[in-house]
Amino acid sequence: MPGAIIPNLSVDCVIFGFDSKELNVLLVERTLINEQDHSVVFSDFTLTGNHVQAGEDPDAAAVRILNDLTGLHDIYLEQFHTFGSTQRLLKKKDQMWIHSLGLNIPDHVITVGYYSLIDCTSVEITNHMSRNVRWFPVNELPELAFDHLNILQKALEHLRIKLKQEPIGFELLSEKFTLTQVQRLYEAILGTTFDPRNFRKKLSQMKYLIPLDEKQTAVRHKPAKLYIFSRDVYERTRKTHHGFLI
Amino acid sequence: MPGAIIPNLSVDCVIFGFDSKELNVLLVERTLINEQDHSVVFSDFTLTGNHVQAGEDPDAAAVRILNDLTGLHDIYLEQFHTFGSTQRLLKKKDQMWIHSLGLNIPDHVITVGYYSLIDCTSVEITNHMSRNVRWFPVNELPELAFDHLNILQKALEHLRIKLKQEPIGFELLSEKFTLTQVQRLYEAILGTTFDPRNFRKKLSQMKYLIPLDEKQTAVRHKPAKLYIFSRDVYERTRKTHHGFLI
DNA sequence: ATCACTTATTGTAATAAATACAATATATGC
DNA sequence: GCATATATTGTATTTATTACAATAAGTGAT
Repeated sequence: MPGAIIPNLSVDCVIFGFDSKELNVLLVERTLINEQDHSVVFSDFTLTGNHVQAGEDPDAAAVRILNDLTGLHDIYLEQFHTFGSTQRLLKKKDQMWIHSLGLNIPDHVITVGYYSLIDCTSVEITNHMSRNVRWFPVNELPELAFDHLNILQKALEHLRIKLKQEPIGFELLSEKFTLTQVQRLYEAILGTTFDPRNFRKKLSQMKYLIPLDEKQTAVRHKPAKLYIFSRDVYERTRKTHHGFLI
Repeated sequence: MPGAIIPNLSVDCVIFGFDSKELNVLLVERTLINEQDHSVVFSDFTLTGNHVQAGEDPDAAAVRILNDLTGLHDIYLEQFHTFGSTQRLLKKKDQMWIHSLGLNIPDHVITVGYYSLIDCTSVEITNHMSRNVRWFPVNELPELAFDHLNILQKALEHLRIKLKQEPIGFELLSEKFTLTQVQRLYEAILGTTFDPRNFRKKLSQMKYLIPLDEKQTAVRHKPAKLYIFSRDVYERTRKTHHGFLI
């Protein structure tokens, strides 16, 4: 049965973005309207997700969802956990929402969680299936639907651990970036601050940060040198998978 | 529909054990017998797995499977990855096996992978549903069914990373253990060797290793001091989740 | 041209952690 | 008592981490 969905299985994506200051997450507004008087019953936000189709790899489903929402290809995507609590869709609001859709969604849906890293500045997100889509700083989240707060928090934990093992942070920056941007990025994700001298000493060990003969423009202060990340150099110089990056 | 299975979703457990020398994994023999002449068509090994029931949390399904096989409760269990390749059950042998069972298993089953850590010496594994069950050293694996080699390798990768972040290794040792056993355990999992002086210097920083007024008995050499792991002390002295243990 | 402003960039001393390396201690079994 | 086997410990060297502040290079205003 090609095209049929697997009713008990879905995929949810936590889309992280960085705007040179804060770590953000992309959320979709969910508003339940009263059929009679057209008043707003409630309004909150969800992650982006969808059911998995029969014969579809969940990895592929996640790619599909991301592409639908952002129009982007080749986004960094990492599966981090599968959520299967029997209670995850049973809160009152969520049941109201599900019933209002008129879809035959089972009470128990297991969802595979992915997170993706994109450069905020490279995408213009507007609307998605006539629903409002917005970036929120991870420290200023709105009310979230279902167990999506739990999913988001777990994604962030995984991202923090992964960031210290592999140089994935550059997925969140544009191709050319400054070392201060790298510092702000690590600070935003890890929720800490670093001394710029010590941080740059550490970065200088990373051969895969290639300095360009180019500087920032259109800034009203000393322009910083621009760098690019070389995956090629990284692959060839990476140490054992035992060490931390930062 | 209580009790019904979700046909496209299963759970597989990678059960790790340690025998004071090597890291082992528990596998179940799979033998296909020719119906006509009762000859063995092929014989290989699988991880332990099962379908998830409707309304059952996959975590609970994994606990159920582990208990069925070992009779143990309170086993350390960690979900590490979900495998959803559309090709994962389609190898010729695996299709023959599935058809021979006469069950209506779909071509595409997504499986949630867990690993568990148990003290080999604490369980007497014999047979399971009249199938042969055996420990294999992770470096001397037999031929594995389905994508179970892939699952096993990924479990080991996750275990290695986790071992360096949290003191989970003690799940693999009996309650009382020697520091040399701890060293052998870390060596076996990480696939490396450590200098005993440096390793013990490191261990001495870990306040949650509590020395007992007790020594090994029945050894024909200098008996080692015995220690226990205190989760309580660990929880109260743990540093930020930023640092590595070893 | 000078100045105020803003962020970029760099060095050094002190402390802590990782590494390399070998001799002595304490059981058992003969 | 002796052979055997593993347990246990210390020191010097190198490397990494931490703490800390002055100078540089652009912009825009005067």
